Amino acid sequence: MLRVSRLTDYATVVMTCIAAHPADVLSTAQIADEARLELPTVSKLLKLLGHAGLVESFRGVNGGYRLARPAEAISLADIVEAMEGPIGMTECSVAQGQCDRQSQCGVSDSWRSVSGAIGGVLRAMTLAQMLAGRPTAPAKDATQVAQANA
Amino acid sequence: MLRVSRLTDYATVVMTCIAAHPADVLSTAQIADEARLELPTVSKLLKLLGHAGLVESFRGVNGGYRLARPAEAISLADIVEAMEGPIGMTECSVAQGQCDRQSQCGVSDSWRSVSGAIGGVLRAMTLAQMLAGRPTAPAKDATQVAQANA
DNA sequence: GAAAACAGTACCATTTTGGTCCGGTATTGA
DNA sequence: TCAATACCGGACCAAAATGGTACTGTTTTC
Repeated sequence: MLRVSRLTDYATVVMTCIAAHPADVLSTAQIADEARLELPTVSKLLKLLGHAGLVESFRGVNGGYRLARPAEAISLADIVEAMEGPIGMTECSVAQGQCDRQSQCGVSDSWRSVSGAIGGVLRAMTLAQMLAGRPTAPAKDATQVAQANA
Repeated sequence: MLRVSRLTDYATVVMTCIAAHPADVLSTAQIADEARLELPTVSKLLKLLGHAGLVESFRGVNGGYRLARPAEAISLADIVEAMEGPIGMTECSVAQGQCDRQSQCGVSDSWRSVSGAIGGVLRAMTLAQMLAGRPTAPAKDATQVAQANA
């Protein structure tokens, strides 16, 4: 199955938990409890999300995490890229020159195009929409357009 | 990186090779040679593609493989699903009831929506378009729509 | 009936993934 | 000042997935 890693899935859960308390700084323990995930796992996730600049961290007593910017300004693509690196469906969609068949390969352009379209789908879904928890219009529109063109 | 497996990538190369000779039945050896892939690997790919009904196989001397239907009627989604199973970005996008947090999980609907949109992107790209080897309009349109809505 | 070519299955090495733990450092507040 | 809280940065390990290969069987042609 074409899918994101389980940690990426967890990361979206964690991010929505944090987004649900916009005013507070939540400790790893609080987040783990709310997301119903193991504490060390959540700790690892938050570390990566922090490096990507999606959450702010505060050390010391009463420390914890908070969104680095409003939930409307964080997309699913941001979260996926924080966890898995650049979005690209094949090796050669991301790193050029890896594949010695590049010159005569007819499919790399197609894959690059598809990767771009999928990136667009992920950018269209914001954390705020995920928090609202209902199927969102933008992604549905993209589906319909793609299907209409198929 | 969010990506398909290398075998799926190879499968698209193999399929375009076969599609490039619509009138012929090609042996595994011929296809491996043209795709510049190892023969046992190509053999494995063709077996899976055959099970999915994307290629027809012929046994015996002068046997080999041929597209089961025109290249216009085979989508990238068909190939990806043949190699990796149903398209879904998370476990719970495909198999219900796996996750005991389903009831209070706010993100599963969003992931399902995104998975649907990505399926649409993959369905919009046909083997004929990949064979033509140029960036295709439909996928680009989907990107633009998604970005416009973001 | 011999050779060509696909079919099915099993196997193994490598990499990735998921998950855990530990020592270090910054902050707070008594 | 100092102890408690909590994040930081690694390292580490077991389990699963992936990629690749080999072998034996069956079908078809000549």
